[in-house]
Amino acid sequence: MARAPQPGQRKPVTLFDVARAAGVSQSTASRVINGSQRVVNEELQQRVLSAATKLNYTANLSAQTVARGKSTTVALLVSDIADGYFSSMAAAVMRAAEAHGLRVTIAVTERNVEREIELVRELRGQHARAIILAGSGYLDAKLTQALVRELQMFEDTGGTVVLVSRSNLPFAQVDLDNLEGARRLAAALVRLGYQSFTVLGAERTLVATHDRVQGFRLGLEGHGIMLRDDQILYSNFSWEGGFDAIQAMDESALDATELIFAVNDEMALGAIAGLRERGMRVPDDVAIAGFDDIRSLRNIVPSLTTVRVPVDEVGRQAIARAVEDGGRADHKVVNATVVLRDSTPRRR
Amino acid sequence: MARAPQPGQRKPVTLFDVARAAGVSQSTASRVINGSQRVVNEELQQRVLSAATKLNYTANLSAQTVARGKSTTVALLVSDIADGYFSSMAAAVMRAAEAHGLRVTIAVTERNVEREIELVRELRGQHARAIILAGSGYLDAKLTQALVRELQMFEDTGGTVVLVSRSNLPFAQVDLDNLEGARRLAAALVRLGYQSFTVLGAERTLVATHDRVQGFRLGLEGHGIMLRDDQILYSNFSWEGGFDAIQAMDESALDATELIFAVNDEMALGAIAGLRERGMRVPDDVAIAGFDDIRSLRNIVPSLTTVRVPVDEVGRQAIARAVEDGGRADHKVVNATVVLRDSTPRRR
DNA sequence: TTGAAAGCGCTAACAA
DNA sequence: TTGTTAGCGCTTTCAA
Repeated sequence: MARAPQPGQRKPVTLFDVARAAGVSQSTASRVINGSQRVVNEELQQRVLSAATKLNYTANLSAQTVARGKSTTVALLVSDIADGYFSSMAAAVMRAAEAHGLRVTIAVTERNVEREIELVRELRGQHARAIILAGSGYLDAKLTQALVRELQMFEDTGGTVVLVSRSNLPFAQVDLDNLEGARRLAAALVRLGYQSFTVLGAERTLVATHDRVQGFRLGLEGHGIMLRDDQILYSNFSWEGGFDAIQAMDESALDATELIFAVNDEMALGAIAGLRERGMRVPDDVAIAGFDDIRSLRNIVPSLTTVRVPVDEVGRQAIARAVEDGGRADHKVVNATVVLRDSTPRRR
Repeated sequence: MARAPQPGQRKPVTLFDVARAAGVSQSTASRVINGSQRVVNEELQQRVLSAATKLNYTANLSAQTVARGKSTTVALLVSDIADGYFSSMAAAVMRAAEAHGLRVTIAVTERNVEREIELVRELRGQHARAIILAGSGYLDAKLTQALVRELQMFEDTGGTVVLVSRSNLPFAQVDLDNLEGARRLAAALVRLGYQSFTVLGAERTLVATHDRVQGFRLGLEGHGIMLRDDQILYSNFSWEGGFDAIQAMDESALDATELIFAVNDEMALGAIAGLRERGMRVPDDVAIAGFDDIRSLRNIVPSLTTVRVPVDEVGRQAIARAVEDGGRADHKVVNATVVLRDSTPRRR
C-alpha cells in the first residue's frame, strides 16, 4: 500500500501524471520518453515531451529495473578506491560506461575475498548488468571456488562477469600482459648494466603480482641472470607493504642490491620512503623500478622507471566485454609498455 | 508482462519462491527477511531463513525501492574520482556509510555545473536517500540558481542534500574552515620569516578556493603584510592549473616571491613541477605550501607544508547529515590544521 | 501473529 | 499507431 507522503514532501511526478497531462495513455508516454522500438505520432510525441518538461518528470530507475527485469548498471569492484591505480581505473571505466549509457557503481572489497563474495551476492539482488572485478584475484583455491560459484550464479541470472588482470577463471577477461611487461622491463634493466636485483612481491596468492615476479625472473634468465628465491621479498600490495619490506631487509642484502623491482608503483613509492629512512639515495645507492605508471608518479623526483598500464584502454575493454553478452569467457590482452626514467640510470 | 527468460538464464529466486518453500505467505517471508516491526513466530522464522539460504535468495533492491518509495543509497558527487583528494573523500564516505547500512554511488561531475544539475535530476529519479555534493561549488549566480532549484526538488521528494565545503546554499552542510585554516597557515609562515608571497588561486567562482585565498590574505594582514591583487594568480583547480600558472609567471615576479601558496595540494604539486622545469629548487629558491594534505604527499621530497583536512571526519559528518532527516540546513564545521614541513623552512 | 490483497512506477504483450 | 491490462518483486494495510 502507498505510504502517506511525509509532511512537507511532495509525491514525485510519475509517468502516469505525464500521460494524463498530455492526454495520452501511460504506455504511449512510456514509449515516447523511455524510447521503445514502436513509433509514436509526431504530435503526441510533442505533447508528451512538453508535459514531461513542464512537470519536471524524471524516470524512476528502480521501477524501470523491476519492470524490465534488468538494469543498466554495471558494478566495479576494487580493493581500495583511494589507491591511485584503482581510482584511475574507476575513472576510466566510468568514462567508457557513459558512452554506452551505463551507470557504474563502485564497491570496495578491502582486499577481502569474503567481502567480495558478499558483494557479488548483493549485486545479484540488484540485477546489475555486469560485474567488473578489478584487482585482487587470489590463488587460494577454496575461497576462489566460493567466489566462482557466486559469480556463476550471477551469470545464471543474466549478468556478465568481467575479470581485469586476474586469470584462470571461466569468465570474460581483460588481461594485462603482466608477464611480458615485467619480462621486458627486466631485459631493459639488464641492458642498462644492472646485475643484482631484489624483487618486492606482494601476497603470493595474487595472480597479477605472481605473474609480474615470474616475468621479471624470466627476463633476467634470458640474459643469464638467476633470481634466487631469497632475492624475492613478499609483503603487502600497498605503500606500507613496500615501506615495511625495506625496513625489514638486512644491511648486507640491501648493499648487495643494485636495483629493486616492486610489483606495483605504490609499493615502489613505499620502498623509496623506506630507503630514505635508512639513509639511502635513489638512484645513487640503489636503483628502483615499479609497475602501473600511476598518475602521481609525475610528482616523483627522480622520476620512476615503471611499466605503463593503459588504464583508459583497460576501462574501454572492460565495458566492451560487459555489454557484449555473447562473449562469455572472451579474452582480451592489453599491452603494457616499459617506461625507463631517472630512477634507473645507465650503470657504469 | 513477464519476458521469457533468455535461454540458459535462470529466473532469479524471488521472495515468493522462498515463501512457498517455507510454507508461509509472502508477507511473512518479507517480515522475516527484510525485517519489519512486526514479530514473527520463532519457528516460522527459522523455516523462512533456512528456505532462503537453501535457495540462495537475495533481495531485489530495486523492487524494495519501488515498494518502499525510498532507497538506502546515497549519492556522492565529486569532480574527478582520480584526484587524490576526492578519492580519499570517497573512501571516507563509503566507510562511514557502511556503518549506517547505506550504499554509496559515486558520480563524476567533471567540474561542470550543467552536468551536476543533470545528475541531480537523475538521482531524484533514483530516489536516492541523499546527495552529498563534494567539491566544486561555484559562485556563478545563474547556474547556482538552477542547481539549487534542482536540489530543492530533490528534497521535496524526500531526499536530503549535504554540501561539503561549499557555502551559502540552504542545505545541510559540512564545512571546512578553509578561511581559518588558510589564515593560520599564513600567520605561521610569516612567523617563519616569509615576507613576500604569491598565491595560486583557482577559478574565482569556486567558494572553497575563494575562502582559502581570503583567509591567507587575512592572515598576512594580521601581521601587517598586504597581498596585492597582482600577487594572486588564478588558474585551474588541478595539477595542470598549478603547472601552467608557474609557466606563465614572469621572471621578475617569480624572483620577488619567497613563498608560493597554492589553494590545494594538487596545484602545489603541479607548481613544483613547473618550478623544476624553470630550474628553480624548492625550498632553496622558493618555498611552497598547499592545502588538503592528500595521501600522495607522503612521497614528496622535500615534504610539503600544507593544511590538513581530516577527510575521515568529513566523511562521517557528511553521512551523519545525510541520515538525520530533520537536519535541513544543519551546519557543521570541521577543523583544518596547519602542518609545517620541509618545503617551508625557517627563513634566515 | 498471519495471510490476502492492493499498490509502488514502470514495461510490454495483446487487442483494437 | 494507440490503449488496455497483466505483471515485475516487494511492502504494508487491513481483516481474520
